[in-house]
Amino acid sequence: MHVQPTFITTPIYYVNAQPHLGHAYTTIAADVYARHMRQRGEDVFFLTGTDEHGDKNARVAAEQGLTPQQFVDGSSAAFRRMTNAVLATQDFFIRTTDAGHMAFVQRFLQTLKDNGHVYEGVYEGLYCTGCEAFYKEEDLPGGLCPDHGTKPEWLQESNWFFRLSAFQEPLLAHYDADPAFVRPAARWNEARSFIAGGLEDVSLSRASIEWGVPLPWAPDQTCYVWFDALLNYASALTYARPGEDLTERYWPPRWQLLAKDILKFHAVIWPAMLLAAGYALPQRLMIHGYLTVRDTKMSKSLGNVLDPFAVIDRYGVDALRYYLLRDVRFGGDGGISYDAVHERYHAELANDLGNLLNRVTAMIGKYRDGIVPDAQCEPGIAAAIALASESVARHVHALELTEALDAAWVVVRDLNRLVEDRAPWTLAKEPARADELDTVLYTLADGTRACAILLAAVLPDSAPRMLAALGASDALDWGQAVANALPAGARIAAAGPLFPRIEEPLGGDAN
RNA sequence: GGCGGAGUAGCUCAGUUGGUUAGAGCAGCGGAAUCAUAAUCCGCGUGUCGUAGGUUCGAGUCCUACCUCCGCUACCA
Repeated sequence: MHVQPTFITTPIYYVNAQPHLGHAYTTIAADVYARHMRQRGEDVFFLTGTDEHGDKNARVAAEQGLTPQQFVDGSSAAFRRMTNAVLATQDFFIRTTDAGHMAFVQRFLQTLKDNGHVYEGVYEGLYCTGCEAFYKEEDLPGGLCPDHGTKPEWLQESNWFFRLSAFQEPLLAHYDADPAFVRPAARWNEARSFIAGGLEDVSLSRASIEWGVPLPWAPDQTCYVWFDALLNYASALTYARPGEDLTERYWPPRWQLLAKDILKFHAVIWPAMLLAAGYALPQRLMIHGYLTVRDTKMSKSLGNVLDPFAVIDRYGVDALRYYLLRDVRFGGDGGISYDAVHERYHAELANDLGNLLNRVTAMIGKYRDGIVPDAQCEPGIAAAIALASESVARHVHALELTEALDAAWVVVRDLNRLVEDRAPWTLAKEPARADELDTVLYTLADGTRACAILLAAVLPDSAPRMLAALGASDALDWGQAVANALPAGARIAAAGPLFPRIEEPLGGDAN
């Protein structure tokens, strides 16, 4: 098989806030893609991490009596714990305070300048000394700073600017040449019309902020945090493996995942930066929607967070991963709730899938002493597996993760239906039909095994347990996503419910 | 204001390039079965497809206007 390099990224998370479900959501989606592609034998590099510069962090650190570095060390660790908790398999966890990243940012900025895309200019606006930040007039109710209640002053600051305007035409050309550059199509539209509406140059430095990467030619200024942050996608490859530059191997990213609130930075400024420095553009940007609770955007300040750690504690990590991808069509907005987690967990994971494994292993235990009989998978189920394998692969490749789950679930339903249609308990009473029973039992065991392969990227905790219960190989490669891969004579080793029923739902007020 | 989305069964949503009786899951009602985590399987939906027009042999699917909700409208990230 031809091994393809596959580079996939999540945004790096701004450490000013605590990790919440929104962060976990993007990370899980990217991880499903990465795991799936590894199953397919591709050479995957999955990148996530934290964005740590900027004035906000410096101020919060000061409030807590910490140095900025101490503060971001602690916050970044919290994000790394979240990443681990959802079983993400990133190949590198980048921090923008890494020396390797900061050195790359400086080199990159110097390249932009050498290429003639950077000039010195004046940024002016309303400036609040308390916030140490510029504001737009419409963001100041009553003309006063919302945080400090003071009147901002009109300030001018000398800054270095990135000639974004020069890339309007090249960006439009790229968009028109590749209508799939940004997915879903509605976001492509949104980004393209923004570009077509005219691009202004943007300042890429700050004179008043110290917590950042100094400009190489003007160390009194620091790199604007968004430039700093976006560059992580490229910088990581240069130093993730000491002594090795992975850029040649993995650049450009096949998929970059992000939520729609940061579309403009990724779909306009980021590609312009890459063009300016002579980099190939990412192949695809996937813009997913918001998870909403009672029609309100998920956000901690609104106090309506659905706590990913609580879901993991109560239902298990696979339940969280499954739920998020199943209940909200990936790419769109969708409502979530603890009640819905509870329902999906029981109706689909426990009743459909967990119970399937349980009844299949129980019957093989009862009718064949726990030994998988020597038989062939029934053609109908074999065909369903083949169809699902193709369909799941196609959908995951396009990051249509909800559709991929649907495609895999068809087999789960088919197998439950097969149990009813063939009624093994009846066959078991008729010794003359032993061959028939062998075929049914083998089909059920083999089909359930195939489901584990199909779902392994979403259910990394449960899939290996399914395989173990069926006495199957623990290999997860996509070549196993076919019928008749379970060896006859395999010994069943059932071990309790895969997804035990949960009496008490989470929530209360959050529902 | 401008640009862009969305409005489809009680709920959550699918509905490619316009074409047979508009679909799925959940919930609800009825039934079957008993291997299983009381799980499973089968059957049951006349919905003014936001409103009013228009184009067409034919529109949820294209056009116009309007109503409602939402996002973006650039340097906190």
